[in-house]
Amino acid sequence: MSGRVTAIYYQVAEDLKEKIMTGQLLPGEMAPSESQMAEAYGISRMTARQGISLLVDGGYLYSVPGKGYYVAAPNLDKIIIDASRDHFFGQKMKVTLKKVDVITADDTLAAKMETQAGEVILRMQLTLDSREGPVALDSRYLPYRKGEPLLENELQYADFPHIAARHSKVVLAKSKFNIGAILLTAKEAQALETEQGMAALCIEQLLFDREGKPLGWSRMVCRSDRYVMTGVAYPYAERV
Amino acid sequence: MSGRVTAIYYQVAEDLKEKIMTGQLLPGEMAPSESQMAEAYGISRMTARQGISLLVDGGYLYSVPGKGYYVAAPNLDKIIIDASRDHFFGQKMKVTLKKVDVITADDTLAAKMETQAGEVILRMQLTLDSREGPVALDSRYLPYRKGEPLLENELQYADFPHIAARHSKVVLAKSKFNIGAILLTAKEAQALETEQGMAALCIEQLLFDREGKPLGWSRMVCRSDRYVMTGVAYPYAERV
DNA sequence: TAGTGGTCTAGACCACGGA
DNA sequence: CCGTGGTCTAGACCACTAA
Repeated sequence: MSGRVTAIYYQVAEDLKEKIMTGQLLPGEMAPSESQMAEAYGISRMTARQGISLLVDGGYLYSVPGKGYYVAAPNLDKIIIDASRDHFFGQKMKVTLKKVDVITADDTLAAKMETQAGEVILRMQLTLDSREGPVALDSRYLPYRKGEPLLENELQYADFPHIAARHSKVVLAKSKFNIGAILLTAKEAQALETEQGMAALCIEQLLFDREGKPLGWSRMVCRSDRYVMTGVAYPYAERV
Repeated sequence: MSGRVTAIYYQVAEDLKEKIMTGQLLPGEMAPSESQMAEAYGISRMTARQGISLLVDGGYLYSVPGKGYYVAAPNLDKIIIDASRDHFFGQKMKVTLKKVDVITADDTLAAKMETQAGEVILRMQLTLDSREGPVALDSRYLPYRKGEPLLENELQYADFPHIAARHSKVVLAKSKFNIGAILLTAKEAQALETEQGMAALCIEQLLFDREGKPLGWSRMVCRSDRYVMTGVAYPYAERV
């Protein structure tokens, strides 16, 4: 792809990043200008700019038009949780579909789904098991559509957002999560093969299409002794 | 800044993004080539490329050198939790420093902090109150350093990562989170003005410097009736 | 007025992919 | 072989900032 082993603009970015990471350039200080970098490396301004842009995109620098580039202050404010199928639980989980039925939304469910009470809702309940046994009880709710059978096969292997998107034939645009702690009810405890009153993580997910219309809701209850959610935070978006 | 109201490359990106979002271009399909876009808009290839790059950075497209650009499949796999001081709890919290002491790490704490048992540790305990009353009990642990007094003032107003970074005089490079559910102990319940056995969210944070050395650990216990953690997931990084 | 970043051009050469 | 994206150049004009 590149005409060299490593592109010049990439080296520019690396060098400047190193200056920032080692404290030679401190947050708030001005970074070298595009022209200065171009001259220093004997390259064109556009190439220098390309390298600097990497650092801007990565959050290391920000630009002030008419003035220059400044070193950004690092922060760890964004916790990122990998909710992809293979990583959410840290291992492959056995998925068992326990029940599928059609219900009418009461006020509580309607509020959760941001829809009207009385709506006809398709409900699926499944359990997720690790080798140790049951870990989570997942209840998923979708607007009921006549003549749209859900493939059980798909339920086992696709995650909820994909199922919801296919069910509603739209593109997912957003998802909101609520993560809380609860005490297991008798029913939940039974399904999870443990005792009522045990602490559990409750992860609710509400899906939206691009018009902001809610598409589906799920509530996953996880045994706290078998699952701890993990996340990471980095000060910069790693691009260099 | 720009010579126009909106830059051409930006319009290129907007138009192409619209084609993707409305389903005129489906995931897996090939997007127009740089040359085609340049010709279609009557602009130079580099300008077309700049627009397309926005979509690549945003995750809408990916490139296959020698072949072209392809439309990426959306996913909601990354949950993002805003942990900035004002937003972690959704409102300003009253911070009260309850206790500061120096302890010796036992095996449990040493494991959590990824250090050696016997290490001398500075421990701070604080409560976070909303208008309703106590919400969270936060215990923070830092390696003890002689002659490094912590300013109580700072404890109230700075978040833990900043305090840890200043304390150790290094740049933070990473933070790991564990989020679980627990039952409140008698002590915790008393501090949070509630009853033992209540469900609570337990948020542990482990900080690292850029060499991967652990810098500090905190454990925050939150009353589940007063706090639910919220997060969002978007299929694309919003750049256009 | 001089310097900065933001945008844009019209070329160029390269490595790679597929026909 | 041609088309693709990846890199790079040597200019240009603009709006903005600060002296």
